[in-house]
Amino acid sequence: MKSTIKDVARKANVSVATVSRVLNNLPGYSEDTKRTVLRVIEELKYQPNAIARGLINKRTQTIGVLFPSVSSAFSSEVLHGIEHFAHDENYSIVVCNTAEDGRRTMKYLQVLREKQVDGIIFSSEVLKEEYYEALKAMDVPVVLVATHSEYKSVPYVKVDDWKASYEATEYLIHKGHRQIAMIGGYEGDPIAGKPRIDGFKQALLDNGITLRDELIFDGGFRFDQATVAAENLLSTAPEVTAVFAASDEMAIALISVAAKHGISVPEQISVIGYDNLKLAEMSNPPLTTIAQPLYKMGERAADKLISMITSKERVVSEIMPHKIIERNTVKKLP
Amino acid sequence: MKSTIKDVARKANVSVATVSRVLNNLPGYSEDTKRTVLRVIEELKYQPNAIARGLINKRTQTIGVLFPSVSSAFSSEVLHGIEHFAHDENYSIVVCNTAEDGRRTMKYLQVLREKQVDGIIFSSEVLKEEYYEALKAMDVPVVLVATHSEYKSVPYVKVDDWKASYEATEYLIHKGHRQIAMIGGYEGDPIAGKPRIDGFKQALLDNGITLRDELIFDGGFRFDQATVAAENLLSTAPEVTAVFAASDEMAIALISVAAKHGISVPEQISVIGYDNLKLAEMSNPPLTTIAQPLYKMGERAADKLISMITSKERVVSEIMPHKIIERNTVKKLP
DNA sequence: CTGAAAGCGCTTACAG
DNA sequence: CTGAAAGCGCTTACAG
Repeated sequence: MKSTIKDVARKANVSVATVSRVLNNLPGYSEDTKRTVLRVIEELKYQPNAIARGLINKRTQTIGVLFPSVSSAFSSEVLHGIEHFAHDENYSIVVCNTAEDGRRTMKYLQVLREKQVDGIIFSSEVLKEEYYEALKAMDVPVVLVATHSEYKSVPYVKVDDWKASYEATEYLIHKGHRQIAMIGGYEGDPIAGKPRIDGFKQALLDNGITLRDELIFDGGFRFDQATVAAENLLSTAPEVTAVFAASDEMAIALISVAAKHGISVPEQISVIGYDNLKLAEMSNPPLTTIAQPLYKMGERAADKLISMITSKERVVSEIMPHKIIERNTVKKLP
Repeated sequence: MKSTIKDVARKANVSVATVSRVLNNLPGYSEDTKRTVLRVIEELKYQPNAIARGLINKRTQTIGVLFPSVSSAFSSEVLHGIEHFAHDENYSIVVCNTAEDGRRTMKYLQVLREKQVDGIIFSSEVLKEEYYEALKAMDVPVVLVATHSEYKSVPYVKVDDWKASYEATEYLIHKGHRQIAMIGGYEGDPIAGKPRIDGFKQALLDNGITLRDELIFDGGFRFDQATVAAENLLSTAPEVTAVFAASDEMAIALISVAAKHGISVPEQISVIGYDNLKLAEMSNPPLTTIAQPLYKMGERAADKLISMITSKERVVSEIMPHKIIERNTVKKLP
């Protein structure tokens, strides 16, 4: 049988109130009683019950984190950052895989509410109104990571997607490329879709390159779907010398498809990715890409959330710095 | 203010006991009172407090999962399987990153105990005696995944590493290779190190190939360290025509290093990996590898754990099937 | 410096 | 079919 605070109180000949005080480092006991209480705790191998504590404190020291796909390299990197920061601050993480499914998300939100989490981090997906309403009803702090929203009360931490894409595109242009295609996301996606496409377009325009809409392919971000986009690209636009892929997986899909057709990267076609997952350096050839500081973003999100929890203060959103990591998939044209 | 069971009792003109009964689908009320209670619950948007429930039921419906590295592709795949199964059974997952650090692991074990998790899944690492003792003291079910232990009371779910390595090696031999090297783990690692090396050796012996210890390299499983092992291999043993890498990352490191030296895979050197991470199919060329059913392993581990929690029965360990996935990194020698 | 008591939000015998 | 009461393991005024 696990011992409770009563057991140690009895054995130490004090009241549970006193035990509670030494446990929580509150004032109100002599050095002597502290010593005996501590000794008894040791003898009984007593550990406080966080559930009982949570019930009364209205704090569970746990935060819920929602990802569209926990097993993606992207999510796991963010998760790692969150976990690391949170653990140091004595918070635990419960992970939720929404599978980008509304019902599943709502179910998880309900579970998190019932379990009285102290706060929630919502990652990579658009915060639908339905979710927002549920979150508001829960009345806990929320922070967004790798996404944003129109709800001003919800802070986010993310990269400037428009700008990052603009720079990726200019990088290609400065390397002498003029025939540039893009493998992006769905244009209706307001997070990782539209802004990146818009940044791409603007960079082209600002550099006097005619925009050709047929050179923008929807690759759905993941490898499989991007593979068909890449096939398409290569067969319909052989004049293209460089492509900007809005995710590393899509960039790698392009490389794979090119290899299959005997087209070599970067000699015959250049490509720059987006994310800088571990994948990128393991790629063959190693992938030049736009780095998002995913781990750091997770840490910052956890930091913000925890300060909202503890101080009830409003917190400001944060744009994280991106940067270009030059590896071997972009060739300088003469 | 969030409403409690008292609020709904009051508004519905019944006792909290009755509300609790309808909430839990217990017998003991008329259809009529059920209807009004349900209506009031709806009106008040009442949601039960799982913490209060947990305190009295001694069940939190949450399970702790410990990984050496949550952000690895390996762990996240297992995690996904666990999460999926657990969610369907109304359990939440709290993730813990041990970072292969004893102190951190012990700290997490303590947190999980205080938070009264119903069970624990321990992944990929050796279950040190210290951990085992802590777990025993917690008195909750434990299951191991992608690892095993000498403690008979702790069931595991894993692949047969010895056999899988044996088969990987024979696969290479049957393709006509005789000069075969291995990039493995640390021989002192009883989980993923020694068994795989032993399987490799035995396959060589059984096929009349002289064992050369200098052809077994320690690649530490991850890309970076494997890169130096691969450099070593290529420079000290140019006669090698095929290598068995005990993880996909190490196989890909070999491919990358080979490419850097202008050695083409599989034309000049063949390689077979281990794990079948998503990486493997994205590799260039696509990696032939031994597949571990990681997602499934996560599911099975969660399944076993939950049945231990609910039935208190002993559960048996399970060896999961591995299989060879043929892609394009192994060449048949004439 | 210390303890008795109330209470967090539930569930579960027990009694009717 | 229904309710009053005890209790889960803690914390926190309050009183001394």
